[in-house]
Amino acid sequence: VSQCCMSPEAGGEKRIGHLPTVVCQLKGGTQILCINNYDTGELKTVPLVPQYQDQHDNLQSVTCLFISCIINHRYCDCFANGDFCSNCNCNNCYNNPHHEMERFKAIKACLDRNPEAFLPKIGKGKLGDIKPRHNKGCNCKRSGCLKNYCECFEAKIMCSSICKCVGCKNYEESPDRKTLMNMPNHLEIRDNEGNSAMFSDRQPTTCISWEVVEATCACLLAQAEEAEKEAYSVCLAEQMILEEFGRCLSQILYSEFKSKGLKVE
DNA sequence: GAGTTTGAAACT
DNA sequence: CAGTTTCAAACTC
Ligand SMILES: [Zn+2]
Ligand SMILES: [Zn+2]
Ligand SMILES: [Zn+2]
Ligand SMILES: [Zn+2]
Repeated sequence: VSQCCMSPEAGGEKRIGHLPTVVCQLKGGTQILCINNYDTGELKTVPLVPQYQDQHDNLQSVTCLFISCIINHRYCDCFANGDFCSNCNCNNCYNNPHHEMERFKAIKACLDRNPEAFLPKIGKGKLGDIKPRHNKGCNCKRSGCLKNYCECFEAKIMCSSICKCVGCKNYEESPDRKTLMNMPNHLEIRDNEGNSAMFSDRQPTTCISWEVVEATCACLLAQAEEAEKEAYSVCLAEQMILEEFGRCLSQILYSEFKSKGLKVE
């Protein structure tokens, strides 16, 4: 659920200072862009219609139409992803089929600034084999690229030569990264939609090896296939899979405790 | 939940 | 192109 565009639900009214960039309609009908600073009462106009810049009184007496969801590529995730807003908390949103014209203009403006604005930022690795890279690279200064503030880290990929980050710790051999990941010999699985998961192949905190994970998944799948073959109900299938998981877990714990010399009841 | 930190994108 | 501003999300307590 997007919390963009300073909706009241997102705390917009509580935020001191600036309302988003708004379209204001002058009494004559002309539309201009302005930035409304509720702290100072200042209205800063964007030079769409420069001759109205000094007419603050005039501006304050007219209604402002919020178009923040489409005014800026990044400020609304839905817009940035090329989607319409839906189920957002956005305020007077124009990022929907009812405002085709304004939306199209905004998309064009974004593309004029950056022709790749709506392309995916991560180059897709075909069949999961090619290492994905951030197309623009990050510019992190303070996070060491080891927090989700970093787009590379967030995408679970290493920083590359095109990144301009300072103090980067998000590279393959980075000790800090390995510590954070807690996975000296981690395995990363990436599905065809780019989602990825990591599995440790050694003991530090995780005691379940990749082979065991794989075997467990195979067992669960076998149950699912069995249920499908016998045309059992979804409910029964779920029960079978869960019970199998229980048996697997029990066995995993048993062998794990046993290997560590602990007693098992 | 409130307050702080962060860096992309916008802006100058 | 570099410095600054703005913003929503990530993060911290
Ligand atoms: Zn919206
Ligand atoms: Zn980074
Ligand atoms: Zn990076
Ligand atoms: Zn980096």
